[in-house]
Amino acid sequence: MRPPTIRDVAERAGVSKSLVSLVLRGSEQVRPEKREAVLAAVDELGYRPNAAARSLSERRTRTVGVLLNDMRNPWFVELLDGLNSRLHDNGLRMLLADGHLNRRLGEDLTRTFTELRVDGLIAVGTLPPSQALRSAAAQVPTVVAGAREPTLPHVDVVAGDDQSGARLATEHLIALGHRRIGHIAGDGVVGALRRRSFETVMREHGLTDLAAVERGDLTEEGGYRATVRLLSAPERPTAIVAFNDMSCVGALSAAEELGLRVPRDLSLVGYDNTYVSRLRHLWLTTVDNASHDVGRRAAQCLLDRIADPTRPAQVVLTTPTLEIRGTTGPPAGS
Amino acid sequence: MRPPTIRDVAERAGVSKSLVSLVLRGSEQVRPEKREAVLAAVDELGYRPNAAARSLSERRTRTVGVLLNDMRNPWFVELLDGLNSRLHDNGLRMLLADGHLNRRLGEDLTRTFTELRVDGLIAVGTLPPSQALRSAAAQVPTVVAGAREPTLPHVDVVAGDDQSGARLATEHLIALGHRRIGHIAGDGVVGALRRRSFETVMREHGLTDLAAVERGDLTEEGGYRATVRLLSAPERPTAIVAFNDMSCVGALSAAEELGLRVPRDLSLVGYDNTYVSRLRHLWLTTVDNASHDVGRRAAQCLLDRIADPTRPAQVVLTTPTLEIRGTTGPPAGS
DNA sequence: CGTACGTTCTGGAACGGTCCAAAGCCGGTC
DNA sequence: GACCGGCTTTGGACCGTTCCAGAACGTACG
Repeated sequence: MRPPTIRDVAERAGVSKSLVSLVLRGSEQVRPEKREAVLAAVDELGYRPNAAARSLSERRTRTVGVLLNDMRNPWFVELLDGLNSRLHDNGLRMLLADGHLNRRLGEDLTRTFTELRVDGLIAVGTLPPSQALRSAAAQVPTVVAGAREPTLPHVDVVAGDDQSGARLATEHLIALGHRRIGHIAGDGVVGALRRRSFETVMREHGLTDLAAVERGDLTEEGGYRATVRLLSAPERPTAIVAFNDMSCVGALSAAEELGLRVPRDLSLVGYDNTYVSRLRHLWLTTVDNASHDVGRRAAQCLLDRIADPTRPAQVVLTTPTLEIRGTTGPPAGS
Repeated sequence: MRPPTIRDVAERAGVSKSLVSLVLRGSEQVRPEKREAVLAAVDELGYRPNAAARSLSERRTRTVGVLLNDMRNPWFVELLDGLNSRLHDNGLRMLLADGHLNRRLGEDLTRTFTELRVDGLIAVGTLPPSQALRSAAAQVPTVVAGAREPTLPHVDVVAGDDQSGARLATEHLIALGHRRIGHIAGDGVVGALRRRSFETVMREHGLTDLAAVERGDLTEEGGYRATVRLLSAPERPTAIVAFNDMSCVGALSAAEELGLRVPRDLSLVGYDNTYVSRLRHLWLTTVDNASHDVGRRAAQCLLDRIADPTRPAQVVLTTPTLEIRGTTGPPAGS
């Protein structure tokens, strides 16, 4: 038994399929009694429009594809929430695909999305550079959210202002009295921006020589190892600015393992204000990127770009704030 | 400029659209030179089949819809991974929708999926009971994964064996020498199963009177509050079996706040073996549900059910294991 | 040489919607 | 009564595929 089609509804209501279509799309030009007959028929048959048929005919899918870099890293949840709300308000649905899950399968997600003929594409987080994304972005309106790359001709970028975020974190520590400060660096453009900002602030305060940087890799493990390296220097830093919350948690573990109390012996600042940072037992001081807002704005950007695909690419940065919790305090000596 | 269609490819290759279709679907009945001509044309034009047109004609979408209860709770990630790999092997793509994100928008996710005419539906985790899901399940092959409800006529259930999981946790604590043990209970059938199993094991060891149960709500906050209640009893428990990792983290915070050392003064067992439990700084002893396996089996179930939609519903349970980490040890007195 | 039979290839009918030009209906005007 | 114009309604073309019946083209055989 196949699901009812618009023709079944039309027959039942005693009208033409065109009229059913009009009613379903909310036309004013329909006499009330016919409208009700149609709606009654829809109800009785449990009719649901077929999205494939509709989009074939309309030449659009009212669907945007969202590419996630890795679900295991929880920073994107708020962003998605913001995205979703704004897209939903404009009658668009969201399809999710996780790059990490699929990379190991060697599947190209953008391929799926182009076959689906999504109306737009949102890349959330830093994705591995790929030719596929380049060419997809050339065909369908695309926005990068919560990351700074790739930078492509007609692709907008919406993200937190990493420079001012890292500045907030670093200045907070300096204001508390820290002088010798370490940084766990991340990958890509975002990593470079936060790192450079950290270094700039240190320089502004004449602390260049007291700044130490070790490379992490966005994971807890990476943060842990970077911290061990930072803390094994002859003069250990009294505070660390971590690239993100996950690596900050790694730092927390390293500190604990080395017998350091946080924040008494070591202050830590994370980045992203993920729910992990909000876990009472961790309670990380962290930089909040206003991810929900980033998501909403990214959605708006996409809507604008769908309306005018050729407009110049723009970069929208949100202003981060510092969320002070339990992992920062004045250094032991002060 | 519209994306090329199969007719464009046919024209360019100097064949009929039917032949192009044959080539693209991998027919053997095509002479090599024509095949190559077609493939070359596909390549030059950058042709991608239109999924909507295809599914309209084939009457299937090669897509399954996945309903998540809440992205903020990380237990499902492994499960999705398992799901995805098996579905992918069978040429099915996965569409994700998060119940939590959409509930606040008041949108009915199953509606989107039925309009999309997905070939199958997978409900991941305990979803709020809804008439929509009932009726969707009546129309399209459906499997519940990582939860035990709803139980519907032709809906399979694939999940960890909560009874034996809670038993593992409880017996582990008893074997360590704990006698007075608390439980943070969860919601729904899963919550009831784990709770009953906890109580059964306690009874088997003659510890009924030393068992205490407080209701949590699956979140850290709920776990925290339940633990405060458990620990404010005149005789506090020396160990707690938490419903899940998140509430276990809440318990950890509560213990810390009350000045108890874990595991010296209080042992804790979580549930789900999420990446949160693996964070070094938390390092929770937890029950592993073999989520990846649950995902794979759920996918297999769905495939079987798509092949034969009327077969009787089955319940598949995986055997959990205990992951012993840092939050359990012998009680202080022993 | 005509016929039968594989192997390849093709035209056209679905699939289930949207959209548009045109038709039907109505009361009001001249 | 013919004509007009606004409001409703309709038939049919179209969207880009798949699928099927049958055409075209060998090749082998009697």
